[in-house]
Amino acid sequence: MMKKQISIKQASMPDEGLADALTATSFVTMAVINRIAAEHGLSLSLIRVLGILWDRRPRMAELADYLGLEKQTMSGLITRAEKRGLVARAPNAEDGRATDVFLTSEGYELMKQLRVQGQQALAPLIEQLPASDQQLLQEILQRMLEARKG
Amino acid sequence: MMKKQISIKQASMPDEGLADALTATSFVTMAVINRIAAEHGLSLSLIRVLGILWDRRPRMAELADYLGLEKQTMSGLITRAEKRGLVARAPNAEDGRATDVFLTSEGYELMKQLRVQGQQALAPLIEQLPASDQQLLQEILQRMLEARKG
DNA sequence: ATATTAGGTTCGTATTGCGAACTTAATGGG
DNA sequence: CCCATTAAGTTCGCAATACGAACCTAATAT
Repeated sequence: MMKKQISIKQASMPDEGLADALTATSFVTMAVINRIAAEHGLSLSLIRVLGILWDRRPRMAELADYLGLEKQTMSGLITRAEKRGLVARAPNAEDGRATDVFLTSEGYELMKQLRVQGQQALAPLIEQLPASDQQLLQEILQRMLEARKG
Repeated sequence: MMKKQISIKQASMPDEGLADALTATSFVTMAVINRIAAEHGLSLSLIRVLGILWDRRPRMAELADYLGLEKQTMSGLITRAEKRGLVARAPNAEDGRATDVFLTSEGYELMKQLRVQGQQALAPLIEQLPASDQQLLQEILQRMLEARKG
C-alpha cells in the first residue's frame, strides 16, 4: 500500500530509479518480442539464442552464460533449433571439447524477418518520444552496451 | 556478413537503431533478472508476473495480455504461485466471470528483496555511464513508459 | 427466451529448465 | 610420461512452462 516507489525514489541511491526503469522497459519490450516470436512458433528463449547468434559464433558454454541458463538447457535448445534448420553446430578449432554454434542461412532469413517485425511492433512505443529524445536514447543505450564489453 | 547495422543505420528509418538498442538492452537486462530469479527458484515468466502485480491488481486476462501469453498459461502460473503463497485470487466486483490477482504480503516481501538484488546486479551496467547520462536515460525511459499508458 | 460472446479452467502434449551422472578432451603435478 | 583433476557437452529423469482444444459459467445481444 502507501505511495510505493515515488517516495523512495527521491530519497536514496541515484541509480535506483534507473534500474527500475530499465527493468520496466525490458518487461514491455519482452512482451512485444514474445508476441512476435509466438507467431513464428518460437519461444522467448529461442529468440534470445538466435539474437545472440546474429553477430557471434559462440561455443555452447558462452551461449548459456549470455542467457543466464545452464549448459544442459542450452543443449536441448540447440538440438531442437538444429532439427528445425535454424542453427548448426561445428567443432571448435582450438579446443577439441568445445562446440561452436552459428545461424544457418535459413536462421538468418528468419531473423531478418523478425527484426523488421520487431521494429514495427516497437515503433508505437518509440514514437511516444520526440525525435531528439529518440536520438539521445539510442546513443546512450549503445554507449552503455558498448562499454559493457570492455 | 558485411558491416551489418552501421551501414544500414545511417540510411533509412530513424528508429531502426533504437529498436535494436532497446532489444539488445532488454536481452542483457533479462539475463541479469533471470539469474537472480533462478537463485530464488523463480522463472523469468513468474518474475514478470510478480513485477506487474507490484503496483496493479489486474484480472487474469489483463495479466496474460501484459505478458503476451495465453490465458491458460496464466492459469497455470497463478495456480502454482498461489500454492507457493506469493499471490492470491479474488472474484472481481463488477464482473462475475472475472478473477482479480494480487500479491500476498509474502509476495511483496519477496519482490522487495528481488528489487534490491536487481539494483545491485544492474549497477555495473548502469555505472558504465557518466552520472549525467544516467539521469537523462532514466528520464527518457520513464517518459516513454508513462506516455505508453495514455 | 435464446444465441452469442467473454473470462477462466481443465486436459493433453510439446517445450523449457535444471540436478545428477556420464563421456571425452585439456591441464597439472609428480 | 602417467594419473588425477578440471572443463565442455551430452543424456536422463523430473518439474515448470506454454499452447490448442474443449468445456463451464456469467454477461450481452437479439
